[in-house]
Amino acid sequence: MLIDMDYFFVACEELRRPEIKDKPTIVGFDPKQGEGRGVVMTCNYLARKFGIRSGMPISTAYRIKPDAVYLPIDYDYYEKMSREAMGVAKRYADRFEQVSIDEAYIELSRKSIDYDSAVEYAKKIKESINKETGLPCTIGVSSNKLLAKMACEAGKPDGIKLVKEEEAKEFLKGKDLDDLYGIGRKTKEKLEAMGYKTVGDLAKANTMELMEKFGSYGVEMQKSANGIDESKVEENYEVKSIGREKTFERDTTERTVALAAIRELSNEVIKEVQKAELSFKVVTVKMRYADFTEHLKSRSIRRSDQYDDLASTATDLYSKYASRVKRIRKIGVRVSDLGKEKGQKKINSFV
DNA sequence: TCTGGGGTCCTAGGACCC
DNA sequence: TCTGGGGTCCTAGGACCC
Repeated sequence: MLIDMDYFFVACEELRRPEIKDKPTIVGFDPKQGEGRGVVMTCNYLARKFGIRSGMPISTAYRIKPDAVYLPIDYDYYEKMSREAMGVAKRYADRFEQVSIDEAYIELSRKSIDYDSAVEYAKKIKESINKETGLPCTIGVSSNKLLAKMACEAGKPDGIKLVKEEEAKEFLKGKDLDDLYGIGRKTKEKLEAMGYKTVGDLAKANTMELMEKFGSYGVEMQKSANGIDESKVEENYEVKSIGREKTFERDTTERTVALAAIRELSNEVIKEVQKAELSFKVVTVKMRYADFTEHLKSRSIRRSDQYDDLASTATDLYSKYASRVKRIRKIGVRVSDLGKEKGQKKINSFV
């Protein structure tokens, strides 16, 4: 099953501000009278009636509906609600994998012996989550993760949707290519250029041709289009990288502004690293310029968990590689190659 | 429409080692 | 003097997801 919380951030806000329940509401970045540079994180279904969507520029949303309720993002609160909801789901699961703040896969291969009993479980889980947290969710039920995910999309909002393995091809056939998990804008464009329009077309496509164009990914894609997915519900997830990034209110060429941002971002990253009792080896600085081109610069260093190592490496990467003339829109700092070991404390000193 | 911030996975070339 | 095959690590970038 895939459990997906419905319009999660706004649903959380409705719990503590019941007065917004009957108003179009958007959680996202500050619209600043239409000048804001962020996007919509989530909106409720009343806002969706006006065409507002997650990921849409907040300025566009503001133009469509300036009198909607605009709320700032309160991650700490959503994380707390997420823990409560996921805690309920976990109680029912043989295996449990959280994939984002508002989504989790659960496997019930031992508890549930057939589709009927799986749907009964889904009802219980949905009711328990709603009773214990007050939050709505949708559950997709099927024979693998991919189909559970696709079923869940079809079941939204506030639903339970079963897709049996034998129904998969029929269920997927008419869907748009980018409805398929793993296919985004670019791949859709390439597939369309090859003459494929729907998931059903992809399912029947010439495998060799897909191989030539996309490599092994092409074969995976076609398996997905046929409802085949062998991936497991992974219980023990470890973070691979930790980063922070920030978009300036105005694009800048000022070195001092950029370096101040790098120190601030480094500080936030280090706090996360130390909280998780991790260390890092690789530092990456990301720059997005005003024309939206992006450049990454990374460097491996001696394993560390210290602010000075991060800030000095990030500063150096910026100083060496950032353009002096192009205006910078966004800067990011990320650490990866994470480990549990602490940084070395100069053990090889010659006495 | 004018575009955030958090991530993951994959590919590919070059340096280097044996 | 001109050269193979196996491997690891490092770096850069692209595509995708929520």
